Amino acid sequence: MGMHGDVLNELGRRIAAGDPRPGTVLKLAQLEQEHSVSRTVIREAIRVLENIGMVAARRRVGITVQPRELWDALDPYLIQWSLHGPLRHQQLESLMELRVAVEPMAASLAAERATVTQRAELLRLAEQLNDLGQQGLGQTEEYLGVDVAFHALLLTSSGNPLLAAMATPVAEELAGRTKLGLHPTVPAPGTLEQHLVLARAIASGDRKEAEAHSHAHLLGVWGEIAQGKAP
Amino acid sequence: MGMHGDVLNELGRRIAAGDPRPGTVLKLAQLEQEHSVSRTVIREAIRVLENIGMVAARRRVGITVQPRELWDALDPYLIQWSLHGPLRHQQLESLMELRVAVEPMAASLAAERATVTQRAELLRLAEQLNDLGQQGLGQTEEYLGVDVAFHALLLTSSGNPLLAAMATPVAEELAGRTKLGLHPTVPAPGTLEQHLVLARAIASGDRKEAEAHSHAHLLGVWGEIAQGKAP
DNA sequence: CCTCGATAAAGGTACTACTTATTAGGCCGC
DNA sequence: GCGGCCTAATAAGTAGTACCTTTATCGAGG
Repeated sequence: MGMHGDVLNELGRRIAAGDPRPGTVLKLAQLEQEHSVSRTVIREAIRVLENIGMVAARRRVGITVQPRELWDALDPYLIQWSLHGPLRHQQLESLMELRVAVEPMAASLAAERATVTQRAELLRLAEQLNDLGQQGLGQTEEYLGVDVAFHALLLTSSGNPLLAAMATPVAEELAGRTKLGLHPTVPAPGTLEQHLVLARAIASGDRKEAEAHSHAHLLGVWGEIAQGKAP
Repeated sequence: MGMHGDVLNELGRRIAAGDPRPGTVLKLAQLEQEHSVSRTVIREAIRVLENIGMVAARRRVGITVQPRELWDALDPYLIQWSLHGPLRHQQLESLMELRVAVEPMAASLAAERATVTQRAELLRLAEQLNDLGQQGLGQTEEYLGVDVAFHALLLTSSGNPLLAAMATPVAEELAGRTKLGLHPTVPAPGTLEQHLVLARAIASGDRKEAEAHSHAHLLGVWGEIAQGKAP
């Protein structure tokens, strides 16, 4: 990534963090100086932010930071920036709610449409997760990697590009939570085998079972999080 | 919107339609000539496409059209382009599946978190929909507008920015389907009052009811579509 | 056959000049 | 004094050019 990417990330993170608050107007020339880069670079960064809806450029006015409601909250960049800012907990919660909504549907569709290799791979990953969990390695880098791979494959196996596109956000949600140490040290009973029964349901093509197990799994995780939040 | 936006839409639509197929390499200079605009304009358009994942720019190589799996299918621009291309039916189907996953969750959350004004407005819109439907105006512009407003408000009332961000895609799904005349001329019995019972459930704060009604409603619509597709 | 280095091709950055839309403010007429 | 119009100033948009940086490719030499 070049200077452009740096500026983009810098600006994106700051605005996502709320530093230049909505309503603030920035000037192209001003940014040009603050970041010591050419106009070209700034303009391209602004263009991207504009497409996310975070800013709006108007002639004779300047670049206005837009209210949050207008931002495209699903944009991968914005999600990442949000997870590195002061609102990361809320962002994680929102992501979790999204997962609860989306993954069961993906599981259901995957049971119908997944290829044989995808089904096999899902089973393999689930078994690996189960093994690692049994050994108490539920908070290691390795477990996280496999977990991410499993859920990503689940979403892509749905055959729905819109669901598949959520693999990245979901991965960041999982990574974000583990890296903040928000996972319970001792998982609730039954949580461990859930990946396995889910994978088996998909492999056997049982839509309802797949959906139900996915849903149960996510509700379990959700509950654990909510628990760790209160005290 | 200026020349930049034109070029962006032009390129986006074409690539989404599959004309420059994935793997194709474009040259900045070449595009510059084909569209008769300055390098600045092309570069900014490419930048945006790159952020959506549709192209990747590499030095000494050029601008490569990326495989579809790498595109951010949730990007509002891409969704719009897809709905204007040859794949619009698949896109509509994907969007519908997404709605089935997401809206019940939004309804459930809205029952808990919606403000009083939001609840009232939802009720008002639902009543309006009901009235229009009773009069057999289910395929008019007016009905579409209210329908879009209702579902958009439902999503934003969830209090979850990620769900709220789906208002635009959902709106386009509804508009796209009506404009293609894919709605059944005679709705299935019970469909008409569904908005109303849903709005009432949300207004009264009954999460489970809200979720159930939303789910039932969407399954109904989904079924109607599937029916119209087969023959 | 492999390695290293020269070369050229393409995007990335900088800078400058000019264009265009838009707002604010002043001027004039009523 | 008030309202509408005209003008000027401002800031983004576009164009064009020169130069930098990366990197694929190919050839010379080991």
